[in-house]
Amino acid sequence: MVMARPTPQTHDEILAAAARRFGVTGYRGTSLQDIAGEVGCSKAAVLYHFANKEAILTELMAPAIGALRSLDERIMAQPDPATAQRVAAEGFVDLAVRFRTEIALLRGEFPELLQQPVFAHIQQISERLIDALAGRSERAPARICALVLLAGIAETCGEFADVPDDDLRDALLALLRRALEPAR
Amino acid sequence: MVMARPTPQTHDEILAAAARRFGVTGYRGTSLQDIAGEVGCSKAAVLYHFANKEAILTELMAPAIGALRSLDERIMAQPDPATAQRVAAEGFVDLAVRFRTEIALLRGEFPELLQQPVFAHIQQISERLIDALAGRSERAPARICALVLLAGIAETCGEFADVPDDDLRDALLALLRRALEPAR
DNA sequence: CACGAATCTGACCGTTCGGTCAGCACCTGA
DNA sequence: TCAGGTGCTGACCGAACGGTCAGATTCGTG
Repeated sequence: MVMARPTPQTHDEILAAAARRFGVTGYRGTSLQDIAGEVGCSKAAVLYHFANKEAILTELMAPAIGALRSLDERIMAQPDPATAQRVAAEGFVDLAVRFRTEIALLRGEFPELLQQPVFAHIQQISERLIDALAGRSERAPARICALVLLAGIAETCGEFADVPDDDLRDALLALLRRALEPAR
Repeated sequence: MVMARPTPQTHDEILAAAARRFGVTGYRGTSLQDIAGEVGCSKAAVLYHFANKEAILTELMAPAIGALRSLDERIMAQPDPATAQRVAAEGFVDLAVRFRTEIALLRGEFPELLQQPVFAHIQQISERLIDALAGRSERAPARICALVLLAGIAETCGEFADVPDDDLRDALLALLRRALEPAR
């Protein structure tokens, strides 16, 4: 296999190919060989540009994770439960819509992937998100609602690739407003 | 390893052990060796009682799948969209609560596991469920709501092992009633 | 042109997985 | 007593995986 790329944009090609494959077969279900095959290079070349498989996922998810972190800070800075709920709902829907392709890459592998170092703090962040969405209430029904909606949006927003951003955002926000119990 | 079980209830022990392990590390993340280790027998013994790994999952999920099928038939027999929506909501919540431990076994591996022969018809059934929950409407917001709620409940109901059945059922039904758009 | 760094390759490694197989111990019934 | 079925074992297999490595090729530059 003789393949002399004049320009070494291979790094980005690998990233794009990985995104495509992860979206179809998931992270675990995609081998380095698969990615290499899609790029048209050897598996060793993939591992030349990335330290390991996880590093690819890390770079792919970095922007989404950064945005989630900053949303978390904005929510924590909000003392009033009602406004925190509003900020959390609007912020989360915004993230879900903007990063829906990235989220789709995880294809329901949340539980396993959350264990990995890349997502080290996501667990705590999502707990604070649920807390805020539940209006900082301890009542079981409120917390159940918050978790169902959070998980449902995260799990499905990748499926609506054909829906315009604004339409999706409006639909999800309307759903949240209807579904979230007022903080009591 | 000398281990002469007087009574051969090993079949059921394997099933129980598999359920426990699947619930912790997921289907893919659990090896036959793990299950054998938990039972205290050899991997070959597991494969003596079950044709292959998938057969374990099949037997574990059989009751839940049967119940889902019968719910599907009840929904399809219902010509009126509004009543179909009510039947679907109540029936699905009932299933989610009753079989939440079984559902929890899938631990977010829905997309991959749905490909397997065991769940061959689940895809179509869930599409009909979404259709019914959306009030048989073609409007995007209605369908988005239905999918988010369906996925959210399926994904999370296993987390509420400490909530009594009735409380969980009430909370989920109240959420669905609040969140589902009326059929228009 | 020469040299070192960057890029990439094929071969290889250790591990884990699902699954197979020959055979051993035990129980049962003729 | 012994033939045969049941339950089970350890050893083994091929495939796939993530990752390593020495070396080849190419490129920028003094």
